[in-house]
Amino acid sequence: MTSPSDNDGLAGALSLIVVRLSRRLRLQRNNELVSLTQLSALSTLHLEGPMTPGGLAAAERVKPPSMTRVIASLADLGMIERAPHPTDGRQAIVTLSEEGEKVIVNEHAARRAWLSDRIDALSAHERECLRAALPVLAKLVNAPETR
Amino acid sequence: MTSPSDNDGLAGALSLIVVRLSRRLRLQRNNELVSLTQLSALSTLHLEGPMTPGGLAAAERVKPPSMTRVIASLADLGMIERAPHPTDGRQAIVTLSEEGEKVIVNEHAARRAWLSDRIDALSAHERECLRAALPVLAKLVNAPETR
DNA sequence: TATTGTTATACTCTATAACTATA
DNA sequence: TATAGTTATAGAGTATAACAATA
Repeated sequence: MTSPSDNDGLAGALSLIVVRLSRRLRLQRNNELVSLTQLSALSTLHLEGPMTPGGLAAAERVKPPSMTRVIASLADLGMIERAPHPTDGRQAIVTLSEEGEKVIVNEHAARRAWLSDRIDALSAHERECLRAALPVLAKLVNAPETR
Repeated sequence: MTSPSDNDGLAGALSLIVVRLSRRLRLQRNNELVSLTQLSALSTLHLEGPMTPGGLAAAERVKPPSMTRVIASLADLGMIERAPHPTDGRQAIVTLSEEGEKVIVNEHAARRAWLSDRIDALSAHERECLRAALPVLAKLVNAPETR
């Protein structure tokens, strides 16, 4: 009982909202070219440049076998390319293809996306709240395990 | 191109963060008694009282067959009870059991939860940003389809 | 006929364990 | 041996389609 403030309530409410929102977001993407999981990996490659499967798994906070599957599906779609590592035969380098770049750019411009429409409908103040919360949420995502 | 502000970027960033955070939250709960999906359903019952499976599915924004499975798993755990509807033989009434109530209360008090610890580590201002964003996120979750 | 809920089935996402190849 | 990645397998969560019971 070290915290008199309602951080537990905040955590509980946030986690329920996050799980429900992710449910809606995933569903809403069912007609899209790539899933949210795939898009997330593409975005990391776009942001951080070519990297190994292990590095991508770490960045996305999934285990290597999970990333193997995501990479395979994206390679099937022609959105990434795998090249041998220049010095270490065990590793590989995953690179965004031209097609993959296009998808990322289109996503950024996808005004018709479900979430964009909903955000457009918010007040300026509400949008500001979201914007201010983003880096905080990112901090939570990237928090180390420590347990 | 009606919005000169960067709402698309906001939507894209938010959806990636939400998917990654929900990934971590789900994983972090693997040792817990109930999953996030189950907890979410229990919370709705706690908040809104007994309701039909269809009502619960609508509240959770999943399809009825999905809710059938969640309900079955929670009934197996003894956390909910199903009773016949008083006037409509097709429907049923799902009620939180004593055990289910306990779980909800414990969750609220679970200071050791992963997310609570992370939130404790934030600054007061960061927590305020999260708190302010919660109702906005809830609004997004509960936005109607309109498409 | 229309509605409510369940069953049957399938797909996505993720994990752990076991294996292969290279360091 | 240790590390990087893949394959094999399994489980959770969700969906659609088909069905049964009731209105």
